[in-house]
Amino acid sequence: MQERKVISFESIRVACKNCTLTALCLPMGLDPADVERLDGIVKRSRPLHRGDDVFRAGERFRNLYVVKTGSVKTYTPKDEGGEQVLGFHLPGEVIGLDAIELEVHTCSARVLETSAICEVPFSRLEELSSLIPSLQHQMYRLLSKEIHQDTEMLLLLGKRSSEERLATFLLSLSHRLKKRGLSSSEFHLSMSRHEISNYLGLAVETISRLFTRFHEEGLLDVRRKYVRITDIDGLEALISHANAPNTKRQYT
Amino acid sequence: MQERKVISFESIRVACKNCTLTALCLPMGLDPADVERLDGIVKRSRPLHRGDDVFRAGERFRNLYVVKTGSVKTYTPKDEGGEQVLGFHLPGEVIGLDAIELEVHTCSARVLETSAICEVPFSRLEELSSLIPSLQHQMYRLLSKEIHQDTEMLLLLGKRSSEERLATFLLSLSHRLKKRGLSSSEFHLSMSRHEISNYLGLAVETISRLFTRFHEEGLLDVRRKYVRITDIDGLEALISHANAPNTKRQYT
DNA sequence: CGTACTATTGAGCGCTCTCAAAACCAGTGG
DNA sequence: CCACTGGTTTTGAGAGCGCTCAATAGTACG
Repeated sequence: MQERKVISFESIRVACKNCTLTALCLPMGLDPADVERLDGIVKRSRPLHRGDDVFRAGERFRNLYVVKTGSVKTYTPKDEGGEQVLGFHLPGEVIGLDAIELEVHTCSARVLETSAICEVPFSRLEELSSLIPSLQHQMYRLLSKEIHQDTEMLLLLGKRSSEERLATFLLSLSHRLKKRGLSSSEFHLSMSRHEISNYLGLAVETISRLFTRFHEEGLLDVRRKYVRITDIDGLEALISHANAPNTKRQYT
Repeated sequence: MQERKVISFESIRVACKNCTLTALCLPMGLDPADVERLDGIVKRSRPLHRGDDVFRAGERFRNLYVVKTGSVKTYTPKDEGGEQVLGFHLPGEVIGLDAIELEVHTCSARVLETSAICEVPFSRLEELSSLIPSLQHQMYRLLSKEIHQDTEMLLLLGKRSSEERLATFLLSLSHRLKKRGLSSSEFHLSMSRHEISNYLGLAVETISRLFTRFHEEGLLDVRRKYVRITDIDGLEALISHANAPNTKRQYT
């Protein structure tokens, strides 16, 4: 195992001009001097506006991207003009990891609101990670985390009811916002109902009905894109109740 | 970008005692001498029998595993005794990648038939990949491929009908077997109907009915675990017909 | 203050699930 | 060789969740 100096979150923030990138996507294990080197290959972020594409499916893969501020959706455009939303990405999250293998982007990424996106040339990141074992380790962790998250999502789509899906989605947002020091109970949805429903494998109408129901049950206040979770335990209860292997509900 | 000598599949097979591992999971880009070094850290495979676990959820992560022969399912055991099947793994495929981040296995892996499984100590693989840029590159590709495959699966579970799911599953098996030089039209299912249904997010009865229907439609012969695809184009037609963004069927 | 878009609400339907039972298969022991 | 047993697979009947279709309401923008 490589030895690596574990330093605090804060010390990285101080050490790193481009702090959002390094602090958030590679939270620890990097020597401040190495952080500086990593920072050196990261291109200044350019501000993008709602509807702009970070990259498009089919483009040659050259960079990973890190969301600094704002939010991004990844999606695969379908032939007939529709699309499949693959994920929503908040500040600190990395996109483009699925394109390393084929060196071609297999999905598109579009910003949902004015956002700052960092560009990380992958070939330089690869060179650097060869020189800095702890950076290599962080890269493996990052990729592994993505795999782990995807399998969680598989479970959600394969086995969960519409209610559980939306609750999980909201709690995921809440949790990720909290990690970034933002309010976990009150936030603005940068994506439309349509995009949420597409992501969760449901119909728009189902999402709308669920929001209404959740409100009636006192779980949250929702007005258009504004959401305030009033009973987080109640929401968590919706997704934690044990399910039998093949059945949606336990009839004991 | 690292320079890497691209050598043929066959030359790796010759160079490498443990050829199944290196040839299949890292198909190209490795110098024969480096293949030898990689081979050096791979532990001899031990034969496992139906029902044996390769690793269990909760165990500390130390190794990646490569299926040499046989087949493996990965699954997350649920509290109530049920389980969620995450994937089926054929010879040449690597399992355990999702455990790198937390250094704990988050799923279990169980062999479905007598299988030979290689063990690759991850810390040594990490060290080696630091020394051999092309190995590092292959590792990134491997992890990226896994991410890409997972997102494909997300699409399957989120948007596809039962018919499309089973057709996709069978074609995936067919395709992967073909890549290994085995018959792509005729094979033995090492997993039960129950495991297939669990994996595809459907009920056992649905799978059974679909097998019957596919047979009636002349797409395949199926008897118990034996499957022979008689109309591969017909199967492919089932999954390729364009879907509108929100609808299951196009009503033009 | 229209126009276009997004979100909500209602009614009815269909796919897939659940429940139930029969058929099939492999292994065991009489 | 056959009955017995536990498991898996198949088949049938009915129900429900979430979808489709359709109409209304709310919002942003020129």
